[in-house]
Amino acid sequence: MTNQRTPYHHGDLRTALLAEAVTMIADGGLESMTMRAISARLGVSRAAPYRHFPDKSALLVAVAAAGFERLTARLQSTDAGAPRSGMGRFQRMGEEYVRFALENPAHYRLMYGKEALTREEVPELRQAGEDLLALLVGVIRAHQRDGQIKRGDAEALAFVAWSGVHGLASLIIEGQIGPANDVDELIRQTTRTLLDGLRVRHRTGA
Amino acid sequence: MTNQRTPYHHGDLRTALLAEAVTMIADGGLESMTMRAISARLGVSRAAPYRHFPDKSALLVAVAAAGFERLTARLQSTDAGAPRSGMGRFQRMGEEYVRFALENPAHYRLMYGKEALTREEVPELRQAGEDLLALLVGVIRAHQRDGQIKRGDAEALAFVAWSGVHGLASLIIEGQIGPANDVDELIRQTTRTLLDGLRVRHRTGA
DNA sequence: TGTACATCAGTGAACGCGCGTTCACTGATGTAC
DNA sequence: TGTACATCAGTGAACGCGCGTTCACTGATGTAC
Repeated sequence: MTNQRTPYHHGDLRTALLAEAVTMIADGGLESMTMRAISARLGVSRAAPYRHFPDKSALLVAVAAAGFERLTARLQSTDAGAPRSGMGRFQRMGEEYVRFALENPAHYRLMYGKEALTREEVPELRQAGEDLLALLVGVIRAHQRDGQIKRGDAEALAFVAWSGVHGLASLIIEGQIGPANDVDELIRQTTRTLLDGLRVRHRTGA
Repeated sequence: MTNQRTPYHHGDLRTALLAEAVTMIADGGLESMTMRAISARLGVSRAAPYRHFPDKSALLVAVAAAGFERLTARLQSTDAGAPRSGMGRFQRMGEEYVRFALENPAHYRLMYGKEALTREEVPELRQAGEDLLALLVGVIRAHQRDGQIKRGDAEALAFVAWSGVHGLASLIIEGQIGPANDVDELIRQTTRTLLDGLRVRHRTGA
């Protein structure tokens, strides 16, 4: 927000790098985000980014983690605005999840694609993913309490739900679901099917 | 199978390229599959592959399409071996789908990742995807007939099922589901939840 | 309040690398007669 | 069956490119006294 001319010191290059990376990935895909290009776009020398991130991978990891945080925050606020009871919570969150992915396809792809990221353990990224999972688990638990979802390991049930929305999002993003289909209806149908499936009580035996 | 020394002409370089590409991608990931490396591994000059594929992308597209064909064939034979009636068909196929992905993670990733592939319409690849979808639709229809799945647009229901198994497969492949979880149980739970959800009949209204 | 100095965020030029792809060519193959 | 020749699958050397990253450096900032 400091609108100075930034004569030598940029001011907040780290933040600018994160924001610009998101923009570039959204506009031109992951492969368009090169260290040379992002430096040029920010009017800074090629070496400057290395003051803030040890290498390109570290920058991408930070971008991916920020994506998870944005998504989690969005789901949280969606959920906060919904009525506490009733069947809406689960579907609302599921639908919002898919919408986020569809609005930010390249960013979403980066979040889940290990390809471009370091293989090493990256605590920042792992934490961001766990926070998202925790949010899903929380909603599952709430629905278990109000009787809409069957009892059982809430984390496992959360994985099932997550699989459904993530799968739909990525099939659409990757173009497997043709434009002839009514995407909104597909989203509704998927979240509803998941909830219905999670409702059914089975005898415990095989 | 012709075990000649292949003095000048390779014999079947096209087939060898496809097979070697699959091996390399499985062993070292997509980025390890370079035109230089695959030529070297096949003991052929760098220019030789260009007799069979116009560029690298075309080779990758062919590999991806072959992946869809393998997957479809596997699901088909799984289904052929299953009892015609009973609840097993849907789950068997779903579980087999996820297992294929887990056994061939890098290949699976390539099949769904548009990143490395040409943006243009690639009929070969589109067809392979459609064949897979058609197979899923067929099973959905069969289950609609035997009353296990509710009536309605079978293709839309197939997308829902596909989303579930694809989502689970990619969450596991990309490491979002920690190794602490019982993957086999998660697979069973996911396919069962999907079937349960697809069984429930709703009143047609909103 | 002024000054010395450590610290830190920048510069700009260059390094080296691995990549996909092309070029003029040559050896092998198969077919027409 | 033998030969001429078109066709096609290879060779090997090189081109050019864009990339991530490093280096010795310089300008700006903030703090101790």
